[in-house]
Amino acid sequence: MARAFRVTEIESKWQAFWLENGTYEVDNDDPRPSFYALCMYPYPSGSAHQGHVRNYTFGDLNVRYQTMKGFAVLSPFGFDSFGLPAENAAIKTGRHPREFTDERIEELRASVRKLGAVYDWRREVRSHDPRYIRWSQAIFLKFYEAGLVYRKMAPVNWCPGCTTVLANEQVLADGTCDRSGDIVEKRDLEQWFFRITAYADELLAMLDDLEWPERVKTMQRNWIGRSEGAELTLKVEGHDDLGIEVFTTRPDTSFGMTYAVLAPEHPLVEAITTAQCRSAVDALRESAAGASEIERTSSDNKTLDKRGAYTGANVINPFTGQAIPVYVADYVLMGYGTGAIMAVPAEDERDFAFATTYGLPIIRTTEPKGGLPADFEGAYTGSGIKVNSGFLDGLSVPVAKSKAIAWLESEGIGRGTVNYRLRDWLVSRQRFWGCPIPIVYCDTCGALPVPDDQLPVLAPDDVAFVPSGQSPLATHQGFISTTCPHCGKAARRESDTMDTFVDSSWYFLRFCDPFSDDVPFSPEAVQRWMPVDQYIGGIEHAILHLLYARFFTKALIDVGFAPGIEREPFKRLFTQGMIRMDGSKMSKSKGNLVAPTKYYETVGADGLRLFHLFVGPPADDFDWTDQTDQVIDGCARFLDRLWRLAVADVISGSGGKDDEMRRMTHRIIKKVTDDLDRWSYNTAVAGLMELLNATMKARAESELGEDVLNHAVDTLIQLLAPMAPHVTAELWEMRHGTHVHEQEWPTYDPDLVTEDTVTMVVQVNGKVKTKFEVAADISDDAAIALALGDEAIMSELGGREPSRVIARPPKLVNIVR
RNA sequence: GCCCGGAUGGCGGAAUCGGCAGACGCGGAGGACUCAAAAUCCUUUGCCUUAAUCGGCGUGUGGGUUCGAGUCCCACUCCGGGCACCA
Repeated sequence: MARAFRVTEIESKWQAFWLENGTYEVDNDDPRPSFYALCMYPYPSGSAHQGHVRNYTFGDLNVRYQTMKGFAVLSPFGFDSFGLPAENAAIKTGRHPREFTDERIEELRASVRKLGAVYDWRREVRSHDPRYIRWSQAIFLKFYEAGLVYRKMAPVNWCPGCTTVLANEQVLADGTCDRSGDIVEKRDLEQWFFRITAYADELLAMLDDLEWPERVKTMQRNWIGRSEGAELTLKVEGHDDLGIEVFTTRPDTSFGMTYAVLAPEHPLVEAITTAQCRSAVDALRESAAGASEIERTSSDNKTLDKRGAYTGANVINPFTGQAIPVYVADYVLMGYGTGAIMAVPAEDERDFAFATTYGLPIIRTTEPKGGLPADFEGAYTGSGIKVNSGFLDGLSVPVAKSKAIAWLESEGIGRGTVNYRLRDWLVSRQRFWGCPIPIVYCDTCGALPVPDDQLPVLAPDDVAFVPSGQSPLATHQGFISTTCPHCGKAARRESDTMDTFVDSSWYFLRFCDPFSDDVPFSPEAVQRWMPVDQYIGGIEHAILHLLYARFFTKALIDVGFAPGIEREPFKRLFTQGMIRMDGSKMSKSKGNLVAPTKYYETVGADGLRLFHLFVGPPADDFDWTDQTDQVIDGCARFLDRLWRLAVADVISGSGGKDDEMRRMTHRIIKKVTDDLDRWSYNTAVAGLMELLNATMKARAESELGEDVLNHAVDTLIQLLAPMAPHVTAELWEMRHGTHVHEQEWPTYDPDLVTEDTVTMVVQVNGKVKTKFEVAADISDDAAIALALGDEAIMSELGGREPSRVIARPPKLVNIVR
């Protein structure tokens, strides 16, 4: 389409201007009140795609809007530059991941600039920068010192075909390798963990006060998975020294415990299994170990028999004194609770299914009001009154719970406890392109931290990326060989690197002070800017990134790196919708990208940005269709119309519509301001379109005086400035010789935002019969009198008295016949 | 299975506190300008009925509360997402 102005020329002019003048650079001692606006740390995947465009359009709107409202806005940008794609590319092409990554960073940086998004580029942070690595490692060691980091054996995904460790996302749903198709195995390795579970309670409790989407908070709550219950010990018959610790959320059902189950990996299985049962138990343990996690927790579990085996041992149910059998079954997981359960088939669906298959007894201990229906099948998990439960009989479920716990505690058998689904965070990655874990292993002194003055530990450059399936670090003697910092003897370095989620867990703090080299960030700087006032990103980070970053912030405060800042890093979170095409997410791997580049020449960054703002609620997913280009053209058309109006000669008309236009202008200032504050960008744009349409029409009719016309046009330009920054900067400069983004955000006169006359609807039995133009402050009585005096209404009533009249002036009068 | 979110014209969507459903845009129809086209501008556009009005219907389905329901309550259908043997 032919445009009213030279899009590319104007856009590159202003992009250069903002960059060269440092318009959006902000110093830590800026006297204005602060506002920290942040988009999620992007992986540099090359040129920005539509998802980036959407994200940075929202982010940039916030930056420019809050600046116009008088805040010192911290708007930094950086790159989450470690990660698998660069390493895979290296293996494919033989090039060093750094080269590959640096190129992608250049591309992404160039394309966010082309979008007109503005940042304080002096603060740029890159995960693979030695200055950043140094502090990621220092933080790791500080956490180690504080007991928040530890090492233990844990299984990894091992692909025998590639002879390498796989990330979870490289394992397909059917448990095979996404590259070779081999069945992925579990292998145990010594690996490093962050003790995030130490913060489970706080991570859960502090969610309540965050201004985050409920959906995200719910996902985090479920992920943390707090459950209250009891732990108790079941004595093993014939083994006076052995007890099985079990966890239950339903201690009230204990009288219905008819067997117990150990996870296949449970350490006591060995000790209690009898000779006769050994082969069956071993077979089960083997099949459970061979089965991938995916298989074991497969969605088809309803059709799978509960696989288990009797150990030959029995335990005593402490409530009844009865001996009950102990099974091994793969529906019990070693990783949760104690890895062992008391089974109550009457009140737990899984136990019921297992008991039915293995012919175990079922004793009901809970009856709902009115009893269970005679034909009731299965487990009853609802509320009710205890039966068959000795001293708990007649109590409600919650009361019985606390009484059962009290009894366990008084008998010294157990106690009330809390369990979490959340596990500690495994951070070891058997990869090259990540932050090296700064640990040295000495045969005599053990695992030791790398001394602070030797940080950062950097991966060597002279590595060969061959598809051997091993991280080049693990076999690089120059890297691996070192000396023990304690005894000075030969030692070897840890060759694993950290999960890249570590890098993205503290970058927002480094942004506050990326200049310091003696601390990760100065306390004053993070006190100045934290917490992030507006965080913007994709819903795909709802759980992991956001949880890890919350954990890091709390832990960094507690170890003394970030004293005195708020314990929650992200005050407000906005999660934008996905862009989809033909029902699936628009992505490179799907091959359905519509590159933003092609729009820069035609509608420009402004047109594309306006489209992303206008097309629907920012939080909703958007379907890219055949019609989408026409909608984008429509947005460009709006900018053209504004351009023509703003550069045209001012026609000083009659002024007949001055009052109406002035009110509308003020009303739209209020509407756009309110809409921007509540993230309703689509309606804000619609409001601007309304104002433009009305102004053009009144102008064409020569009904506007010069002042009112100019005020309307200037207001349009100002309100649009955060959304379409280039065209508005150009127009404002032409009209005033100054910079629109340095203007104060327009204010409205409260007296002018309400109309002085309003259309009042008169209904009879809820149906609109007539309308009046009335004064906005009309009284109840006057409104009723007006309605009842109307001829059409009188004939509707046919002379009878209405049975009821509801007056809601000035909008409505409803007459009930 | 459990937990969230959603369903409004041909399409994207609006209706912020229970008060004229369909703002704004796309698409469609008609017209102006033009030798013609593009661009631009104007008019029109929920459905049925009608020459037009009048009238009737209408926010996934079925009930309910209310003078009044897209909005609140109950039950359900479908779609999307998260979690998924977590004891």
